[in-house]
Amino acid sequence: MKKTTELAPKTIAKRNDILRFSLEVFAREGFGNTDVQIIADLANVGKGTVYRHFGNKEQLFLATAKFSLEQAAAYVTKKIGGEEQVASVIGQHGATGLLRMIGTACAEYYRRHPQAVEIMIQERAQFRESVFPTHLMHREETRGGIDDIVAGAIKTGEFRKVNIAEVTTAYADLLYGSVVNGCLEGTKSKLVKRVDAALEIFLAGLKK
Amino acid sequence: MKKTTELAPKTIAKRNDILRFSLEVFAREGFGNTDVQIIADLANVGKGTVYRHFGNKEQLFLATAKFSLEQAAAYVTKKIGGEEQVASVIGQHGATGLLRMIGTACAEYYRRHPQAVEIMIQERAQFRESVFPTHLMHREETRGGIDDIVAGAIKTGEFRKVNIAEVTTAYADLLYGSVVNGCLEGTKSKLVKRVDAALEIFLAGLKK
Amino acid sequence: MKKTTELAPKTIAKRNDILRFSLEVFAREGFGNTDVQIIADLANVGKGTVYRHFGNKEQLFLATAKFSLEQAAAYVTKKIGGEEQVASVIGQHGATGLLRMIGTACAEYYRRHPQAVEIMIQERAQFRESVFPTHLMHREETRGGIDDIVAGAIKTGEFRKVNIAEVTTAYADLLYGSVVNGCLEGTKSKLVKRVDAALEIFLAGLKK
Amino acid sequence: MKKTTELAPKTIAKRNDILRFSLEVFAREGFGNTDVQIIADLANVGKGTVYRHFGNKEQLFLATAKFSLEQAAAYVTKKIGGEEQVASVIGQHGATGLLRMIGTACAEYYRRHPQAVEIMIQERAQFRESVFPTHLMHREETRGGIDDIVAGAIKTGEFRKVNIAEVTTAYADLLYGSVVNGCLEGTKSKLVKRVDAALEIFLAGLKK
DNA sequence: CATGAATGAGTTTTCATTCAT
DNA sequence: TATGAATGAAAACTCATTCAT
Repeated sequence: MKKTTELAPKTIAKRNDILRFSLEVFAREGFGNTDVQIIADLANVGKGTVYRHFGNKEQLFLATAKFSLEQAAAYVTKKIGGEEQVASVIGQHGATGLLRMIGTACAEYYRRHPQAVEIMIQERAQFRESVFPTHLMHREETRGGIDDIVAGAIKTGEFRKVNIAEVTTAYADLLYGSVVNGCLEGTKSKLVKRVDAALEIFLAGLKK
Repeated sequence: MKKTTELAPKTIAKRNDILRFSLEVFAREGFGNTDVQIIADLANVGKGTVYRHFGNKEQLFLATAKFSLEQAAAYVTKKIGGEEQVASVIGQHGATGLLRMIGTACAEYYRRHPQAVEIMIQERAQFRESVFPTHLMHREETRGGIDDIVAGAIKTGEFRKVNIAEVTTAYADLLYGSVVNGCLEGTKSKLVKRVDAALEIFLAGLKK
Repeated sequence: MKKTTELAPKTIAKRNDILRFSLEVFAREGFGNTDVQIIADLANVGKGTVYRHFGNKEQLFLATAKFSLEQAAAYVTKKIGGEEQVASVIGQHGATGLLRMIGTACAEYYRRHPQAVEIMIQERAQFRESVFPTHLMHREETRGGIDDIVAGAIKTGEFRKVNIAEVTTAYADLLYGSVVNGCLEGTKSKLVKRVDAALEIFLAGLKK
Repeated sequence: MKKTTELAPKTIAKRNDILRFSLEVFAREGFGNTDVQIIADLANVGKGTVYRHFGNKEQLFLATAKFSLEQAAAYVTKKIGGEEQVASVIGQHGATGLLRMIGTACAEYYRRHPQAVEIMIQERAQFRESVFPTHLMHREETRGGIDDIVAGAIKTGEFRKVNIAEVTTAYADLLYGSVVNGCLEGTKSKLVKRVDAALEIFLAGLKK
């Protein structure tokens, strides 16, 4: 009969409710212009409740950013599939195919959830922290990790001998730049194409 | 008898003073956390003066961003040199060499002026406007233009046949991603290397 | 679960507190010279509370003016009495007596509450709206209405045949002029006499 | 060759220029919302010039009010004519005719110059001073004065025996009330009629 | 004298955070 | 626990007034 820090189901539901609206409002208004009251109203809770759950506005935002990131990661993970599928993709299309697929998955997600991009930018602007794609990629590591993919490709001779860390970093930077600029430029609709085109060149540069 | 857009020498000096401190404070504190009074104090002028010059906080920020961009552009332009020099570089190192050089120049500038990166991010966050590298590149166009460089390289057979616009976009995105992430990750010192490494791969992907 | 226009007892009390001091300060300082902070301090609430209740300074003022008017109307209404009493007065003293009585009641009220006059003037000056005496009279209409009184007096032959609307307007204008000028001239003490004297002439002009 | 406080012709012209625009702006915006800069701009002088001429904003306003009043008085005076004409009017139409004529003249002026009404109200609101119609009437005194007119009418038997001061006050109050309410109610066009109707009743009340 | 750039005191308004209920 | 009224610190912005040129 533990009365520990267990999480009551209703509590969790409320928390997620709040985060959902938090995401929406922070993305729309920006951190500075967001009134916590609005979020509370949308989530149909008192402002005090929001504060009890998250402590303060900054922590609410950070939780929101984490929440947003998790959703993106979940999408990509699901899209890419489990280890077997990853192995299968590499078998058929090589590391190139896999990396392209990951990029496309990211692009798809952000095209459909531009709010997530806004959140990333707000996070940077307010907290100059945690590089998003790193996060995303870190998630991906659980299923191979970009580093591993690159390392494998070098071993198989698909890629020329390059510094693995540099490649991973560059890959993430390219993804980040394409998504951020592409998404906010008002060309969301062409986001996937933009990322594809960029990766096509980049990945060609890794070929032997 | 109202004066037109005459430019009093002292006025301009004061204006630039304000912008210099503006840049510093906005970069350090972020747009939302900046108190215009602080800027006025640093610039040794009354708050009213700041407002008379720039109208309001947002316009002050935008003027600051423009100011920052111009400085970056000036640096790169100077670094790359005039048309002759550009031609010379292309002759010796190809378009690849030139694009790498531009990237390096950008990286150098932003490593030494990380404030400029902060401003870019703040601008995005507050105004979701004007993609910086595009701007920067647009400047560069006056001395060749990325498009022209790429087009030339395709003609000479240095680059394979690719969609020029896509290349330019990808190039700018990669630069943007590398600079922003590299700079704010606290690895400023390695910024040039990061950009170089990324461009090395990217440009290799354009080779025939 | 937002509350509708429920009326919390304490809330109303606080609201009226604020209005009372609002009236005092606005009357003493004028709209432009009033600092909302002063009102908040006097009412013993935070400035934010004032703003939560009334939105902004203008609305606070308007609410104050309404409040002031209601008090004046309540005074006059009470003084004149119900329909029976009105009928009785007309029976004994004619419409002349009733109109004189209303004028006197107004004068009495404003002599004792010169703040109400100030508020009227401030309202005019700032918002050029809502003619006060009309308002006041409109209230009075509920118990006969000046128009009705005049109409009745014409029917009974007490008044000569005149344009009813013109009479009502002139009556209100005379009252307004006497109260405003009398009150602010520093001759408050003689306000009742001033109104009486003016009405004596005016009403004589209506006799057959 | 006196270099005394003589008033240079140009200086006077400038002063009047300023007052003219002052009147316009104060009437349109109200005292509190008027920016002296606007007046200076319209008058095509530096702000400093305005201040050198009038000292400060309040004095500028007061000078404006005086200016406005003088214009009104000049109009009425001209309309009524000199002493001979006054005597002639009294001979033909009695004091009643003259007082009605004065009222009409006022009404005409204010209908055509509603700004003057605004100024009166602003003056009251900001300075709670100098009752306008008194001023106007005081001017009129130079040509007979309301008091004299009334006194004369009593002597000739045109008016019944009334307290002269009270009549004058009531007359001015009625005028004030009619003009102010009539003018700002948006019924400017009917202002003359409104005043006429009111005076008709009022003056009838003075008849023997 | 004329000017208008510079100033900073003074106000309005917002909103994160608290806490009594 | 949940709430939302109350708070007041914090900032943006204005504009009367001054004074160096």
